[in-house]
Amino acid sequence: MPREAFDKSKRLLTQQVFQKVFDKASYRVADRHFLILACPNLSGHARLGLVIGKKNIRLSVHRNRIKRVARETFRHHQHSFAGIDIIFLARRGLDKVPKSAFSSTLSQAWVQLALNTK
RNA sequence: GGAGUCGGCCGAGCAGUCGCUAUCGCGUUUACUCGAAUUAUCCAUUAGUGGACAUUCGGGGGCGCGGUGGAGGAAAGUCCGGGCUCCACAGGGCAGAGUGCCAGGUAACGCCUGGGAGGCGCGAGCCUACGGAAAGUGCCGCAGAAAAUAUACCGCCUAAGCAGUUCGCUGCCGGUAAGGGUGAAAUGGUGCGGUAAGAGCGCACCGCGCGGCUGGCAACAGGCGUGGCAGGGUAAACCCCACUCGGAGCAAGACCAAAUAGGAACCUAUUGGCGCGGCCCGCGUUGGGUUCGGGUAGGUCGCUCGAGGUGCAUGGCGACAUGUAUCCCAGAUGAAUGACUGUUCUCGACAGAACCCGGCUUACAGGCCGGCUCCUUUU
Repeated sequence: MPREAFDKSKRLLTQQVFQKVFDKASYRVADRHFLILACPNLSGHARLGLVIGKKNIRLSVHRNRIKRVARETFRHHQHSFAGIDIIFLARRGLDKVPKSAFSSTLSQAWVQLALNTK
């Protein structure tokens, strides 16, 4: 079983990389409360970036909770992806979804994305 | 036991597995990087050395394993006050903003403590923007006669003066503000005297103003004398008085610094390249190297040991101060502090550090401890 670590090499770190994914998003998975964009990279593994605006999710406690769920589910699914850069965007109302429901729908979304990018 | 009031504290616990981040230790990585030493070999040499490679050691970085730490009482709102940093600054004034009973605490405050005054509560206690209305200006809806120069709606009176008279009184001229009514507020209140009726007109007490005295650092309180009484409210209306205040903020600010473009200095080429041209001459244009400064991406620092926490002692009614012992308690940066499983209970609220402190304000499931007050019951 491969390790499910999630250190800085698995994250998007700079403005330029974010902009590249926004410009050349070749895959997308949408839900009522969130949107996932992705494009291929050369690193051989998947990398995740999170965009959770204060405008859409007002309280910082809720923003932190969404980030943690997103990172945790990504961590468990990361080995099903090819080398892609992924951006997760939160939409308005995501803070109203219960944590367990959000976690399961997001897991399904990761499976969907993995099938699309194979 | 019930009701209330004040102050302090807590903000689910335990176990296992998988993660993130910081730090410490050990190991590992020389095709990650820097520095030092060594001698063998090779290259260059202006004969001083310089460079390459190898070995050893040390520092940083990466990776692995293990240990340890890892959100709050409000981390929040950003409403005040300071530290820190950069900029500005001879001194003084104006403008602007803020504060506003007194004393103390503090780095400072609009905060805190103690005291005073006024108001609320049976009480413990609580509340108060609480300087000046006799510097000037403005405003005061509705109601009411009248809202500030005072005035007279309903009333009360008929002593004096005039007129009439049926000799009972009536009218005029007047007096008055006690009573009624309006209002948040109407020229001080109660009582007695006084009077035609009344009125600080006179007196007593209270209130108010002024001047000593006593107590208190002071705010203020008490008491004495004195004046018949000045004079509505509003200063979170302008204003006056006293005191305080330079500006911007960690995206502050400091340092390192790739690529690309441009700049400066020096060296070098001018027998070079490109254009005009058939070619030469000629003319125009241009290069290469080294160094330097500015500076972008990016990175490092600032960054957490501090007006610090806890215990004890001393001083103080207290806020707090001083001394001493002891502890190290997040430091991220696309931004960590979490997830899953099991289990227990009272079934878990408001809510997430971003340079750091001191306050205030606002949000909050539930729980614990202590002081005091009132009511009730029992012995």
